[in-house]
Amino acid sequence: MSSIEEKCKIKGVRLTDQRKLIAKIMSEAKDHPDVDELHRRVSAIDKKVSIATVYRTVKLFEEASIIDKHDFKGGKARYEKSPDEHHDHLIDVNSGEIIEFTNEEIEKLQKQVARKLGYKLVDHKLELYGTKIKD
Amino acid sequence: MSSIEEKCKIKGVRLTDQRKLIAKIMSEAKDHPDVDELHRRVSAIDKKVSIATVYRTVKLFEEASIIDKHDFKGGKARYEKSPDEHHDHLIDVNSGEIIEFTNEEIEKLQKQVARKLGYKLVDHKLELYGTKIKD
DNA sequence: ATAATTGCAAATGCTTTGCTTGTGA
DNA sequence: TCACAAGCAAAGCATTTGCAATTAT
Repeated sequence: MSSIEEKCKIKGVRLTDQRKLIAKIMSEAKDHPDVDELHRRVSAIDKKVSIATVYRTVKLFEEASIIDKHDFKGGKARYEKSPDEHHDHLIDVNSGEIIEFTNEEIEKLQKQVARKLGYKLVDHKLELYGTKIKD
Repeated sequence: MSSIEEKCKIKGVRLTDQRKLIAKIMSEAKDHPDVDELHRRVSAIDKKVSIATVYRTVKLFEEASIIDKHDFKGGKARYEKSPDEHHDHLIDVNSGEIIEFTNEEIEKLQKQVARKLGYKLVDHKLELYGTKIKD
């Protein structure tokens, strides 16, 4: 059983064949697929799953905090399974490749900035866009 | 003449009545209007300006680095005139209000993170989402 | 003069939804 | 059993675009 499927059980999300399949594929994904790509991977195993179901399922998983949605530049939403520890993203503007990173210092400073402005931080988005340095 | 209109002159952007009007409204805006809101403000002065022209113009201004586009949560793009000094945004998740802030420390750390990963930072996005702390 | 710009409406691309049929607990 | 989910096609929403008419330089 995939890790996402387990989370569904815990959260009382009803499991259908389609959802199990999407859960499995998202659990195993090492990248950040958009809905089209996800549907492509799903279809490779079960052609009958409609893209509407993929849309409904990623939304469901996202609302249950089982997967995370990202709106990187490019128009289409991309997803990844919710990580155990938070991380941010650096996007290679040439290749589209996404590198994950964490930086405690920045996290801390964000909270400080928010507090100083009179706010409690409930969410944040940090995306770095860069070009590879040739060595 | 509005500050955006001046930049257009400098960059050789052809100035039409519509563009002058949009330039003026964006120059004076103290918030981050979306295209609909911008069109509403433009229409209050000249009803004949179409929303297609507003779309074309914000795109043109953005590509000329005269205004900045933001994709905050909510689906529609929002714009502000390019500031002299860079800043980031904190969005009040309850009211939608946007507070601008700068933090040199965070900026520096971002560059460091990118470099450490083998990248040159060409752009970045930092958005904080928070709730007001009652005092 | 003439290449660029506008307005309009139609087209686009991603995402959501109504409805009927199918199905998990 | 039966409330919920899936499939399909149609609808929605923000944004873009083709084309004929208009305009800035």
